Amino acid sequence: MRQSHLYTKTRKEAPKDEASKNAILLTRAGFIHKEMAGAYTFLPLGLRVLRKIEDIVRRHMDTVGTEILMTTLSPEENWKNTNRLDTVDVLMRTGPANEVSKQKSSNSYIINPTHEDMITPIAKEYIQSYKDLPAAFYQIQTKFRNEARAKSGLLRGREFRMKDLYSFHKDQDDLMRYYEAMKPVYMNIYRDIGIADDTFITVASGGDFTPNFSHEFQTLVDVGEDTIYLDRANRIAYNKEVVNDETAQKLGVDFSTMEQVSACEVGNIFPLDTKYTEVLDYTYSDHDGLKKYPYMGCYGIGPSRVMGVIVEKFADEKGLVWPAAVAPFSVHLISLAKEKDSEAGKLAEELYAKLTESHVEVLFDDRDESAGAKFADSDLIGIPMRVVVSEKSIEKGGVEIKERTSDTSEIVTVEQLLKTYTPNCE
RNA sequence: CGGAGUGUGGUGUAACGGCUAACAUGCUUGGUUUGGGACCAAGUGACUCUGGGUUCGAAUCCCAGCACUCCGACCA
Repeated sequence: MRQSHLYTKTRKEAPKDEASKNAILLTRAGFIHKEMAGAYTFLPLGLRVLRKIEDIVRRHMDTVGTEILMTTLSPEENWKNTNRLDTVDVLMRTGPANEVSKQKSSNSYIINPTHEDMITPIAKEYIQSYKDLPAAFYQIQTKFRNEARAKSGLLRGREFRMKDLYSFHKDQDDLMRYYEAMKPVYMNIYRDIGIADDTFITVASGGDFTPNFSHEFQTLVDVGEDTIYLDRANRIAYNKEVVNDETAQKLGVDFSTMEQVSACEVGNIFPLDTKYTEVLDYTYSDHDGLKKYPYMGCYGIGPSRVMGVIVEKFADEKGLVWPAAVAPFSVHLISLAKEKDSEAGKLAEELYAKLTESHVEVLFDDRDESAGAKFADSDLIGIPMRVVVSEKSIEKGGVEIKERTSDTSEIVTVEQLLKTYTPNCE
């Protein structure tokens, strides 16, 4: 993509209405645009990163479930049926008709914060036999929660992206087998994204969901909202909310030997058991002909929050630093040619064409800006590899390459560059 | 939801209760420049968040509301 077609601009100054590192840098670099507290538009660069993250999540979820897309709106009835209409205090709903809306209808609809209340009736309609179990559905979409205090940029929004998967099982054993199998699947996602080293499976309270423990995936980061007790050697952690004598005894662990660290929750899994299937009177016919309640689990990951966590973890004083797997582009090609039809100008165009043809994701800075401005923007945007084409680089024998995280650059020939990025060609 | 703070051109800031609301940046035009956010010149752009009040006079003081930020509570 040509940088002139991004339409966004970088800024030198931090926005005055943001304080968190992720929001400041993503705004300065033109990845996101704030609409209100906790709600951001994803601009071209930001959307590319979000998609990369969601594609990784999708690839792994496809191995354990089937993708669907549920509605953003739901009737209040679904929430009445699960007795959650008055108990979930983050529920958002559309208003009745008013001066702005000329419609006569006084209906209001729930704007879904999560989808247990939606998926369970769907499963009830289609999954009625033990032969259909287990079953697992997932989706990636925007969720809405009326957070009392949205904060920290992408880390806690009123509107945010979420992957939610729901599984149904014939009994608790099958649920727990699936539940346990989900842990390595999640860790593989964090590995592919590039944050696995600092991400720990964390024992947490199941909240109102379950009398059992649930598990969170917590990534170490200073601005994290959670405090976890970390057993680094065994790569397991305990959310502070469950750290007490009772838990210590129950799990046979000694919290006093663990380090306390700040972390951000990048995923969670809950064994729901029959909480929702019972209240919705959802049964299946078992082998023995008896009607039984399916056991449920739910499993979440917030791609937009993960994006914020990545920024918090890797950004440096010059700007964003993206792990290769989620970077908006692989290569930032910068032309310092004085004239478009100069030798350097032509070479830059040629490289852009060849790399793009070979499906290398290239952001081509074809703007008429000074070298300093282009370098500063490149550092701010944080693409893993910078390739500079100029009269000077040609004089030295080719193009200059520099990794975003490196302080030094080197000159490689055009052939070497193409060989690196298009190994299949020639 | 409790507490604290902040609202001024697109962006970031300044302005004692008193002159035509200033500076930087951005944007436009012309010229010069070209390896770490270049320079010169001329332009463009703000009912100072909203509504009340105090005052001869309010961006500035007071009240209310709204928005945003931070701390806490909350976080299926």
